[in-house]
Amino acid sequence: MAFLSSKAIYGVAAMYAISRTTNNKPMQVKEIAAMTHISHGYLEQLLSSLRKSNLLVSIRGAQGGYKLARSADQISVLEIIEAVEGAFYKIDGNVGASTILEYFWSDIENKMCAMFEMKLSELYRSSQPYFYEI
Amino acid sequence: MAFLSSKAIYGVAAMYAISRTTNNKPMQVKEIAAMTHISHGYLEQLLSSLRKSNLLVSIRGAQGGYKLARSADQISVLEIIEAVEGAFYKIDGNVGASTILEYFWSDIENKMCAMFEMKLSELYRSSQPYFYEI
DNA sequence: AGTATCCATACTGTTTTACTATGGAATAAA
DNA sequence: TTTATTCCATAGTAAAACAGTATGGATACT
Repeated sequence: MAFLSSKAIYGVAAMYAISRTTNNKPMQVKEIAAMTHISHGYLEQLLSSLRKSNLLVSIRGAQGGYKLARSADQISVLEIIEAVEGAFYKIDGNVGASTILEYFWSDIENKMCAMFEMKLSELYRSSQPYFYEI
Repeated sequence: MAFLSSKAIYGVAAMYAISRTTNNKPMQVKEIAAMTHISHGYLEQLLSSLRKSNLLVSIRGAQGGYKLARSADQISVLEIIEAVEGAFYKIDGNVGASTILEYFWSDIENKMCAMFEMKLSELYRSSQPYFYEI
């Protein structure tokens, strides 16, 4: 059981790739696909979702492509995942009418959110152990 | 998108219910179903998985039921989830051949494991905010 | 023997996943 | 102005997972 689908992984990988472009030309789908090894057609759908969620802007036509809609320090991993997978984990812990379990799941939920609130610009720092304490 | 299926929620709810029995008689499926409002037939499957993972023992025949296979302080939420959902999140963060993302996902994975390493016996304490720091 | 309980397997309708396919719309370059 | 390039939108699809339901069998207590 994979707790995150490849959509989430792909989405973050694509956004990360775009965020690391040095020239400020828009990045093309085929470039991103080549870098990330995501299928071109599938990637298009994900990028489309990311654009509709206002995380990317697109330029059509020759020399077109995608750019971040905001700077990388204003885009969180959570936003990316939610953009491609739909609204995130609302755990229905209300099973057995147990307040204790409700608290537990709600706490898990908060911790999860905290983990994914890391910004795109901070990703490269995650190689430093325990950088992003929650 | 729910990050945990109802199977996981159900599994934990069932195990928690069993762990809170005061008399030391085995707890019957119908009792657990009544407490948790999980469908009887479906619950049987989940309990069966939990038994096969050696988290529960069963007693057949009249007055039979289920008991914990070990004491509640030796059973983690992670084990329960893995028993009903299959081996947990091995995130394939190896997309785009980016070491940075690999580190990120691996870190997320560790944090997730830490969150779910809480023992069944400790669950009731989760109502105390920030009890189980990771 | 009869009843209560767990056990095993199979079936089912719906949704999600991870794509592929097709063609259209916009824009830049020739 | 044509053509090539790029994104855009929609639909289709095979396989798996989800959340059950259904049926009957095995075991053990009374």
